[in-house]
Amino acid sequence: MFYTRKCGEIEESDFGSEQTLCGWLQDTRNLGGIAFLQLRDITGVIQLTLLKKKLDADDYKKWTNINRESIVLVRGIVKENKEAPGGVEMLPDNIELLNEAETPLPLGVIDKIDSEIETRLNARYLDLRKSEIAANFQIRAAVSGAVHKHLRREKFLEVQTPKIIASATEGGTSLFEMKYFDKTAYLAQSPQLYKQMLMGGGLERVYEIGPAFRAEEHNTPRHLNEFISIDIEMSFADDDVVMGVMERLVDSAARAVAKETEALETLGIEPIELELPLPRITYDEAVEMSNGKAEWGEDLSMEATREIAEQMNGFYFITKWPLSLKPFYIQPDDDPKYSRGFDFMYNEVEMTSGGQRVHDVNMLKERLKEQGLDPDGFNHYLDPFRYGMPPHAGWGLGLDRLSMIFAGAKNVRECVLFPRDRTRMTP
RNA sequence: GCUCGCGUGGUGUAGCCUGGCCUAUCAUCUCAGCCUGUCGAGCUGAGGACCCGGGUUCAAAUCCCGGCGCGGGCGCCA
Repeated sequence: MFYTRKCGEIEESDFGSEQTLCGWLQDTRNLGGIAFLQLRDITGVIQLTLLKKKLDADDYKKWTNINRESIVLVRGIVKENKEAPGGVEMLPDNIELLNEAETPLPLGVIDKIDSEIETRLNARYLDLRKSEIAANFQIRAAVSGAVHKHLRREKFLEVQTPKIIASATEGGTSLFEMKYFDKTAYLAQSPQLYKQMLMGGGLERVYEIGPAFRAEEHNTPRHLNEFISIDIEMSFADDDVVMGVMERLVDSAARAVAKETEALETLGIEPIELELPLPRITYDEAVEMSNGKAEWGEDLSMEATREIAEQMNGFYFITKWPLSLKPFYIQPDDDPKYSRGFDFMYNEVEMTSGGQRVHDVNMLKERLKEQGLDPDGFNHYLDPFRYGMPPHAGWGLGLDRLSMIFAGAKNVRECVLFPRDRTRMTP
């Protein structure tokens, strides 16, 4: 290891001892006879205090002229000092320049001027050095970790399904087309049909956290063309049961985020607390609540959802959607005008769509035809339904969006390291 | 897919409507210098920009057309 202590982890018992630190030299304030440098690593910032008369003149000059954001290794005595930021400083005997940063920087890490997200994403490696940016990813990791832990606790088996698929299965959104040797293949928009095959495979409870791709040319703060989807599928369960899994999962995630006190403080936000069960409104009620902004039988527009969000405030479910608005694999309700499909919302943002699935092969063929699809093209998908398919339900939840909510971010890109949107393929 | 808008130093902006006083504002930044307790350090000096092409005009950062790049809203969705 290059260092003996991290910048933000100097203990009282270290005072008076010699330590070695490494990190990024973020700032130099040369007052003439005394200079203050700020050394940063992932744990925090420590002040290095240089006294001109106690140092070799060349060293003083050299060390106070290092370009900011250069990598240095510093050795010296650490001590308590009430005048220093954080109450701790180091008096370096030696500063070794491990790797000098070029100047000017593509964006200022500690500048008072904020850069635009475009500039920031182009230089993400610099952007991430800001604690308030990195904090988003701490939150995201807490969410992702809690999701794995929770679903395993509820006996879900983690699976991975292919992302290269042969045909445009679900319909609806457009897929990215790609070359697969001398054939055409597509990038999967969702693991939906594979999850269902696994129900036919008798695994009963599965989950997958993986990428999904959608070739839609949208340009909004909450859409990406590559996103991470948390998907579950559960046998012998209906829509109501998987909504229960959903709310317990989100509650677990919320509790995990609440423990990230440092990240939350950096972001200046309060943790979100949930009270289970989360509210459930039917589609009919939602239309009612939209104050005339929605028409029955139509998808809820952004305008309508905003209206509803004002009355719901936070997480909630919209259940019993009209069957005509849901994909072919969603089970009709007792009244076939409705379905057992639901959406999970956070205010006006759709987080999840899910529902009970059709498990009867004949009904599935009917539903395909109703939606103008040819059942013959779906044989690989339909086969598992012929030899013992249990009733099952499931959903897909956007990890990026969930992280965005918990991090209090206004743009999903804030919570995705290297987002892929309409125009961006790099870095 | 529809629609609205934007493009000025490394970064973030003012100026554009109402063309000339723009040798282009301010901040940050970079460089040089002064300063022994900075903590948004201060002070002095210097450096650096009108997306590209065409047009209108005596005159274009400013008006018009085209291109390129980008953003927002809607649709669709996670």
